Amino acid sequence: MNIGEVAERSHLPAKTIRYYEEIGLIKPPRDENGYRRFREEDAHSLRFLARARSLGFSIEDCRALLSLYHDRGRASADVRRIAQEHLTRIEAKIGALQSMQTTLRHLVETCHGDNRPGCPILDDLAGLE
Amino acid sequence: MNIGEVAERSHLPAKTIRYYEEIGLIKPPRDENGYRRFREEDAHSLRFLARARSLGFSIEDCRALLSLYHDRGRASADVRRIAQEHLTRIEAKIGALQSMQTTLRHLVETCHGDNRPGCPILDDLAGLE
DNA sequence: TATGGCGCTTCCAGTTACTGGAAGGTCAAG
DNA sequence: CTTGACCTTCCAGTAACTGGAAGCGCCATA
Repeated sequence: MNIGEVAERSHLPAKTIRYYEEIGLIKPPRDENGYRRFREEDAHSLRFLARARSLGFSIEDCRALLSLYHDRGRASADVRRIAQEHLTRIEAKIGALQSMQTTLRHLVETCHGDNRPGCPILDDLAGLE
Repeated sequence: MNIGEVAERSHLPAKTIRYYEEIGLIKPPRDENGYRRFREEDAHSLRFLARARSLGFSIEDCRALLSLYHDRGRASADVRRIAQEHLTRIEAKIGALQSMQTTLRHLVETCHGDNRPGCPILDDLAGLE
């Protein structure tokens, strides 16, 4: 199948698929006219990648996971480690965002938001609490 | 003061401060030897920027906020709008991360993580749930 | 057969917010 | 006078695409 079809099937933009080929995540053969010809195997890898990316794995994580998937004798311990580290990063990020959220919520609530002078948000940013 | 001192005072790396000058967030004058000379005003702006960045505001948001701060007659409504929009983005991001977290936690928990073949994480990514 | 239009190709540039490193000038201390 | 810390500029790289231009390929219709 051509790139348009596999794009639709994997829910990835064609641009992204070309990019994944460029960085070596997939290696579809070419037809005589130069078009990429995607086999079922490629479509499968792309769906795998789309799912892993949607879970926030980095491209390098995806590369490792895909290779572990293609290796038979999949070393489940490696997969688990990658996922666990990723989970830890996600949790840290959530924590950081929640702390921003708390501060911002407070600031937005105390800002009257009209044209009277003085703004608690700017005062906070300026270090004038 | 020189860049080293203002870097220490604002808790921003010197590299970042040069970058902020390059993109026009601050405009410190130069000494005869070409060194940047930071006035109190510049140090203040840098602390403002450091705080706003630590709250996750984008550089362009920071630019707007700084300009609203320097404008007397600070239009508090604009500030509030920027902060509110930012808060909304943060909340969306938290939601997305939490959904990843839930899925990953489940996957990590069900993965035995030894060398037995078969791995629920890879199976999920491959779409074989 | 011409042509229109979509799909495919490559290549280049831009995005965000820095960060690292090289090559070299300045300054104060010993 | 040298050493070392501090400053300068410039170039390149990061992550993961995304947009756009220029130019073929292919199919259908007039």
